[in-house]
Amino acid sequence: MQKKFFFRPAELVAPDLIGCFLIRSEGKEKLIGGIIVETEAYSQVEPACHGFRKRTKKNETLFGPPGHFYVYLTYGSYYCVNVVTDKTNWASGVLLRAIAIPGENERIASGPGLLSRKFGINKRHDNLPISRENGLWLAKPSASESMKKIVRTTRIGIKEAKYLSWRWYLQSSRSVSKRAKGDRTPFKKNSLSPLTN
DNA sequence: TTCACGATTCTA
DNA sequence: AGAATCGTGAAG
Repeated sequence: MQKKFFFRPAELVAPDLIGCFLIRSEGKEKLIGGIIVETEAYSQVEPACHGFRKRTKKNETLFGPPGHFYVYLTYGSYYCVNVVTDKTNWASGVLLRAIAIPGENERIASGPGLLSRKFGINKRHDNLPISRENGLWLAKPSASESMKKIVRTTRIGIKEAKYLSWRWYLQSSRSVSKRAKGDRTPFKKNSLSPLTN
């Protein structure tokens, strides 16, 4: 994934991340990877963004250079992972909300907290550059994967700026955390994710 | 020092 | 629909 990819507004990067791979390798230990099927964009122009009010120690990473991970703890129990975007000194990022892992239960990483848990992401990854050397990185989607239909809808779990349609997901994937109103694609329980979504 | 609050998940 | 859970920041 080229550096330039992240130097764009979050709402442009977010849909482009759908279909990309997130890959984690723990030293020479086992490799885990999957297809990103759901993302949300956040930018300091709107009140739902962590960087909307002021720059603090907690949200500092979001203001930092694009191409890094921004990880925070939510509700005391779960980590959420973002990709920092746009430009330095400008808070914006893309929240990774769901990933389909081929061969695994299709709901195992379906939600930002579950995703981070499955990939072993925690505070140690906060402010870490996105690179293979750091054991957590992104790779471009296959040509066929990038052809799939993407749904654009409103973000969830927030109180502010509900009017923005800054959530995107892969329509055909059953690993999406929550579907838009009117999207009747069924969820199956206890079935495995396919090689492609 | 105290208090209220989540970019969530699980259970009923 | 409601609870669990805890780091952070604002208030006192």
